[in-house]
Amino acid sequence: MKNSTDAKQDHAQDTLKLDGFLPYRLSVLSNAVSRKIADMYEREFDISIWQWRIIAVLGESDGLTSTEVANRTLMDKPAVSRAAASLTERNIISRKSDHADRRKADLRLTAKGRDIYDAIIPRALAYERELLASLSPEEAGMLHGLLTRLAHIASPERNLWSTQEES
Amino acid sequence: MKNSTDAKQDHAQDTLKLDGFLPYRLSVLSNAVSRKIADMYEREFDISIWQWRIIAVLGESDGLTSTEVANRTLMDKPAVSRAAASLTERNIISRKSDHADRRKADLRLTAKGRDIYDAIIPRALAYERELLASLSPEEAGMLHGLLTRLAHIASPERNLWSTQEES
DNA sequence: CCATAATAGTTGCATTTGCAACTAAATCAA
DNA sequence: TTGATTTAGTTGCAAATGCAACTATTATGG
Repeated sequence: MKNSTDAKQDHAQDTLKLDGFLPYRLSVLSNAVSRKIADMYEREFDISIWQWRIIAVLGESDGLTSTEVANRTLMDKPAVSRAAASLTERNIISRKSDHADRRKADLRLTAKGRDIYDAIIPRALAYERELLASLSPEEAGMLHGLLTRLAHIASPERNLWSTQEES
Repeated sequence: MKNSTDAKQDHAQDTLKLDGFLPYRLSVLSNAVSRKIADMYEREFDISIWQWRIIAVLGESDGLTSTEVANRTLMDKPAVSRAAASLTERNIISRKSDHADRRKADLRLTAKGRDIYDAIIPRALAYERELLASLSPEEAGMLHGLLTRLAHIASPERNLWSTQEES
């Protein structure tokens, strides 16, 4: 049936069709998806992807330091610093520096930030549903699992995302 | 354990965990994979990802114009132009302008380019195999098919890659 | 023919990105 | 103490990207 599996067979030797090369496919697909969803964030909320990631994790659990945000979003520290500065300026998040350790500062959503979060979430989920619409629930679960396994191999040192229970 | 789940319960429907959000997962995985393989190209062959893409398609079918390369690699024309210029300078590809239509020029691998191609291919395939090592052949085929379907949805206008029988 | 439009490819530029180097604060070791 | 180290976060900068505008050449319509 699936002739794609056959296709896999023949380049098992030492031929490479760029089209079938997994890193290329991931890159192209991820780019297309990112572009599309970033356009939505940008157009409707004037929020960049990095800003969105910060808002997303603060929406999940409020009151994180920059470093915690960086870990959860896999952004680097400068990226968090700049995106957070811009969000602070726009009064979307607030930063309250820690009295005990004055190097740290807690970031959290302001009321305005929460509004934005609440407005974006349904859009983001709708887009994800749209993407997954052609997949059965089993297939979606399979995809999820496969991506997780690839992530473990691609980056064993860092846990790209927490699939298994973390403490 | 996770006490955040309690807080989440009340609107369990429209909740988004960044970790489980498909666009995020694709982006993170693709980044990790790209970074890792780009390091290899760079370190061992002093070739960027874009340069590699050009070499890869010219290795598949020699004698393409910039525009054809751009279409097959999903790079934009300026990117092809610059990467090709650099490869030409390093004598990895040659450009021969078309007599009939002097706007066009055919790009093809030089002998040196072919050597590089032949040297990279096994490394690229080895990395792909490493990635796929934890997947059964059926799972790999499944992954292939799922990514293809997602690509159709993410970018229906453009055929991200030619999955349906060509040739 | 000539003016206009289309196509191939290049150049320029503003933004984004990734990384290194830096400041400030806290911790550790003597 | 106090000097060295580690940690949190910021700043600076070089390189990568993406897009628009441009040049050169070919095609088209009256």
